Amino acid sequence: MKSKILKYLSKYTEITEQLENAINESAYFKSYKKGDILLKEGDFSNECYFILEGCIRSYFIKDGEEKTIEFYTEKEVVTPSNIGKSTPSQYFLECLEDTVVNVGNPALENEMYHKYPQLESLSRVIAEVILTKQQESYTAFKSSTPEERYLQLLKTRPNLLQRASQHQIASYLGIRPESLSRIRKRLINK
Amino acid sequence: MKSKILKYLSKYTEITEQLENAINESAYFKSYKKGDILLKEGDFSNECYFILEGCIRSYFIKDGEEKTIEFYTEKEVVTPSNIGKSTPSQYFLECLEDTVVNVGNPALENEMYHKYPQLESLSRVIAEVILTKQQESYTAFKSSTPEERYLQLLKTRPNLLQRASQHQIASYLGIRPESLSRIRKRLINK
DNA sequence: TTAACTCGTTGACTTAAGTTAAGAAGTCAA
DNA sequence: TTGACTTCTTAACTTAAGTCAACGAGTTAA
Repeated sequence: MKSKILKYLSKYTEITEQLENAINESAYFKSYKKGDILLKEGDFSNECYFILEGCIRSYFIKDGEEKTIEFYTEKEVVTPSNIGKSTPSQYFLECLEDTVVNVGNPALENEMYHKYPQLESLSRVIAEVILTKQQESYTAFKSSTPEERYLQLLKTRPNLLQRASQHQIASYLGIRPESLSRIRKRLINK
Repeated sequence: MKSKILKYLSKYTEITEQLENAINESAYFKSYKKGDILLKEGDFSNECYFILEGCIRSYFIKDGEEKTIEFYTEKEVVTPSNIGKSTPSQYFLECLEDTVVNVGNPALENEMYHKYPQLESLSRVIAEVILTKQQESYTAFKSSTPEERYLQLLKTRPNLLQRASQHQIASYLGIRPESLSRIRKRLINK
């Protein structure tokens, strides 16, 4: 399992033996069952997660409805936005499937950053890469119709449609479940 | 002018005297006129900008139309997503007003990071903060109607409406200029 | 001084998403 | 096994955004 993280990190930089040992030593895993809630609205958070297996969904509640923010799957990092802060979470994290994660926490990370400056450099690079991807995805969303967004999702993350329910996908696409159902019907008849 | 950058950075960490000197020494400014293009689609980029005065708009062209990605104003950082890479830019950067910026480049930054690891740590923190803000803004966009988005913009960045034209604002909100005009009319009559 | 543009607005019409309600199929637990 | 849920679909209707076209006001350039 450990090797998955190293493989992920090695996409961005060369991993020295020393760093590899450090990461392996500090590795800490957790397993969750489908439906488990990792974080609730109002909770404080002191953990982030690297997903080894499974799927996590972030969502919040508006007008009594769950609005899906993001789906995270294997080899993705979930960082609660209030991690290490004294502010309550605005959203929930839920496992859509049985999920195995590597758990990190700010104290350990800061210690590691101090010991291995290379690791902090890596974190900066990864944060910047994720930021760029996020910007691109936001931009594409803005300039697309709901139908185009759905087609884009089909193309880029087809397995999400097996892993999440349609009303979760719909709110992720910024539309109502009925509209998604109609879009699917429309596309079949094309 | 230099003090603006230091003030910006000091929101995130304590600036040592040594670091202050380094930043002041490496500071490099440029001035642009309204309408100047800093980056074109297809260009390579080797510069990022901290805005001291003025306003920069990023946009791309889709179906022959300019789609505004983002507006950047005083005390914000503009980092072309292809900076330091050998990939061409997907978008344009244009000054909406006469603009004064502090210019950075990857080579200098890496040198600075090497000399002052504290600075790289700072960059990581800032990248993470911007990432969180971006996520929040993306999420709010998804779960809002065009009218709600416009009202939100009015509330959070009212001066943008003076600085950018309505069709630029419209594409930033993901709608057509005619729709923005109607939304404004609707709101006046409320 | 025109002529050509851009910008914002408006109107008429089309299209599709939102809303409300209902029903069929599947799941789960008492 | 039954009853309570959830999920997805469908239908009828409402609402608002997209499209296309036109117009006035302001700007720019020949």
